[in-house]
Amino acid sequence: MDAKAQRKDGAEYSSAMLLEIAADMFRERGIAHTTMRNIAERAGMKASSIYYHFASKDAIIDRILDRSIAEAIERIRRALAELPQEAGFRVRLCAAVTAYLTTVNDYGTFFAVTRQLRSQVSPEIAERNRQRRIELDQIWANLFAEGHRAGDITISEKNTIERLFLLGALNWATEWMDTSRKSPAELGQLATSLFMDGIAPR
Amino acid sequence: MDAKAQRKDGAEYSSAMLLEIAADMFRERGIAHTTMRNIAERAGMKASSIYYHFASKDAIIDRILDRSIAEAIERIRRALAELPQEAGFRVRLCAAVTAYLTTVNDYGTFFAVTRQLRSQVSPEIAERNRQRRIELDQIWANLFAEGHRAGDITISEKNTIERLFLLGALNWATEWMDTSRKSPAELGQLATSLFMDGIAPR
DNA sequence: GTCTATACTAAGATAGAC
DNA sequence: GTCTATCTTAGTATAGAC
Repeated sequence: MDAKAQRKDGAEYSSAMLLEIAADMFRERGIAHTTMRNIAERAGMKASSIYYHFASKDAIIDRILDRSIAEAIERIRRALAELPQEAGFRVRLCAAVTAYLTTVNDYGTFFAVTRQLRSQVSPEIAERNRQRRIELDQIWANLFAEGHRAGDITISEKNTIERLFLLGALNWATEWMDTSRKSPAELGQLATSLFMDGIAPR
Repeated sequence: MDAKAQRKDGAEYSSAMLLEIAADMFRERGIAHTTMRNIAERAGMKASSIYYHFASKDAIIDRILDRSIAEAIERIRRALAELPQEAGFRVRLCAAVTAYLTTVNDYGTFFAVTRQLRSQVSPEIAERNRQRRIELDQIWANLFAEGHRAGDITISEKNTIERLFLLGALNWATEWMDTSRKSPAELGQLATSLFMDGIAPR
């Protein structure tokens, strides 16, 4: 392996590390309160060096944002695909919720926020992000539509508000979730039975 | 009314207006993305003039934060107090949820956030805010404890996680709530029946 | 009470050496 | 690839006139 290849590996390693660090800090203290110098410090380098890897702070934000949404989609899809064909709605919902909670735990919730996020970014990237969001929403909509058809749930076919409440509850979990006390799997089960059965005695 | 009194009225009016504007902008675009110049512009004055009314941006944040929590507490208390003595848990929960949603709609949710909010502030103010938060949490805890004692709900006496999911769902509503489509009262009823009965057929 | 002018600071970003 | 040094911009905040 020659010097050039090593340098290239170093670049890939540094880029990946910077993304990890930035994602962590964004989750911990928010994007606005995370500076390039903060990220650089934790990475053990100077802020200017980051610009060798990324064109701007916005570029970093976009990379992480996009990756987070993609990750949520991927994890939910995989969790659902792993289930046996005959799995009912409750099981499928629990799998999806748990996968989603895991992503929220790893990346925080900023990937689900639109309003606060106005990084001035190229139209292509904005559009790609919009598409990803729609894709994620579609997964949930389909899941509920299936459940509706199978008669496993009572809500209307157009289940928007119920879905918004459920996803909101999951999104907010980033504020209090402590995986050392309850694993995402445990929380996912709790959320599922809460959402399915409520808290009133049957 | 002499000139001095008028000046005083003007000051009170301006202060109140600035708080309203700041609260709106914080909700719309987030605290970090709202500058003193932004606030001043919407208020029709120069940024430096704000400092006649408030010592700093942090002072504004704290005023709004404190007022928002106080408002949530006040509205829930009043909504519960207005109910007939014999009102059951479901009715009481619905009243509290609706009151809370109204506050979320008016002030956004940043009043419920801790992690992102690190305005370096005097210990006294920080402590006062902490107390208010505890007070708000206590109201919910009591409500659920009552419901538990009356046998109206199935969850354990220590109902922390269920409460966190419910409040999370309500907090997140600030991201999508559109009162021109559904009023807080309608949404409150929907959230209540969702939380009480779930979506599975009985 | 609000203005103009300006000080101060911190952040994002670039240039060029090594 | 990362450094030092520096530019530029934008934000909070102050001083003093009116």
